[in-house]
Amino acid sequence: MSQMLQIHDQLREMILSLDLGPGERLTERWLEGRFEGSRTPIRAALVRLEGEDLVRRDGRNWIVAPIELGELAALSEFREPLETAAARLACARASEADIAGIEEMLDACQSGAPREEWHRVGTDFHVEIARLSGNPFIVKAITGAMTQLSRARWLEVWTEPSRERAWEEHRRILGFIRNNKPDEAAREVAEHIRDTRDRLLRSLNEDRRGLRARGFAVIGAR
Amino acid sequence: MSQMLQIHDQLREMILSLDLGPGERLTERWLEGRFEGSRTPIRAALVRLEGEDLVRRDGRNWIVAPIELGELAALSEFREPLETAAARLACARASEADIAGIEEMLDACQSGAPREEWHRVGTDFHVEIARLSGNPFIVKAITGAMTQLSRARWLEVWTEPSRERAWEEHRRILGFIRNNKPDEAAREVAEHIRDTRDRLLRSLNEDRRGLRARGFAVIGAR
DNA sequence: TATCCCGATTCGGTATCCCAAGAAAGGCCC
DNA sequence: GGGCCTTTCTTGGGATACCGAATCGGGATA
Repeated sequence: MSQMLQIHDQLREMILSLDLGPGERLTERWLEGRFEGSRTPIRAALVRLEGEDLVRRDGRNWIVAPIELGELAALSEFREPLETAAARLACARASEADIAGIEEMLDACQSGAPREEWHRVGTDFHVEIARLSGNPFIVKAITGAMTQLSRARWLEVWTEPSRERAWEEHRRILGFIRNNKPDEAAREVAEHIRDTRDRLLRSLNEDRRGLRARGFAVIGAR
Repeated sequence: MSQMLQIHDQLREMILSLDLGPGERLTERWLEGRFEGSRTPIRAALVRLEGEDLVRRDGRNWIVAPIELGELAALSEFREPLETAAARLACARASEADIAGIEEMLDACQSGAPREEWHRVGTDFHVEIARLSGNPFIVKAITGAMTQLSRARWLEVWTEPSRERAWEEHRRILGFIRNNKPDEAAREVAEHIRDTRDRLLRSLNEDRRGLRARGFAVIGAR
């Protein structure tokens, strides 16, 4: 694999894992040392990440994209029509094998699983549902939206009951798709997205002080 | 403005205007001569355009993104839930001034207007409706979708009645938004998107032979 | 004549160099 | 001592040189 893709993936991972703080400045020369590559592939990776909205320009500088709390509501508003449509299409198009695969993914993430697992599966579930729609544009849009959401979800304080609640909702959605109930699936998806948004926003607002203390330029950081 | 952005914009324009054929190969060295810049800004522009799906890799080579006829239906399927949601939100959030601005845009494009005008306004209308939703993610998604659609729309044979038909639909949509009728607006948007898709696909299928003759690798070009 | 092999050429990938603009630091003047 | 100006240094933007891989052609051979 080309160096540029390696750097892109690694840098992406560092950003999504909050290894690099939101709003943090990146200099091409620092990255040069960090990844032991020249500026050429690094610049390409940065331009690429800019297209994914994970990195942004601040004047002539590069910064890690800040997390804007206000965007979280907009993101949910964006996902709702798309994912309900995806669920409806999934009812018509998904095979039992596809559905079983997703169920397996949920099963593999039991309550004892590490935080990373829950985080990953909780994201992938929505992407996989989108995939069942068979529409590549929906898949891409949902993938992007979940990526944007990803870092904020690390900051969320997951209680055991809220996790269980979310997983139940996932299973219910999958059940409606399996039994070919588009209206119910769509309703359930919409509710789930709203619930998730509320849980997330409530958690972040309660913990706002804590976030600041941890050095996150959470609000309108430049 | 930086050279990279200039090159990006020019190349983008050349692609969208079909000045560069879908599927056509691009070499960095040719672009170097064409734009009188070194490979550095050119590579950055290409990576950027790749993110917009206007340029693609074919092995180690760069090619102008081909037009896949099959994607047009998927694109409409993608737009429908998003734009209906946008229309609903617009009912709640749009100011009369916003709406008047869009109406003015439609008015400025009379039947005598050049083809480019119809093309541009017909695209911008949908983006502007999305903007009324106040949701930046919806705006971005619709902008991208209309960009993807843009080249195929050049290939469409627009008859005078079909143009008028589309414009009437636009006005009806705007009217429902103005009068705060979300359900009617949403229904009208959905119908309009489907109608437009049908018109486009019918026109392209009839003209398929002609497209090939004009050198477009329209179907699954590599 | 068809095929295979080898060399020349072309291409993207990477490293490096130069430049101008901007920020920071230091010194100078008031 | 504080504010302003100058100098210096850092940074991103662009140009260029070099490399290895892939491709294209031509010539030799069966």
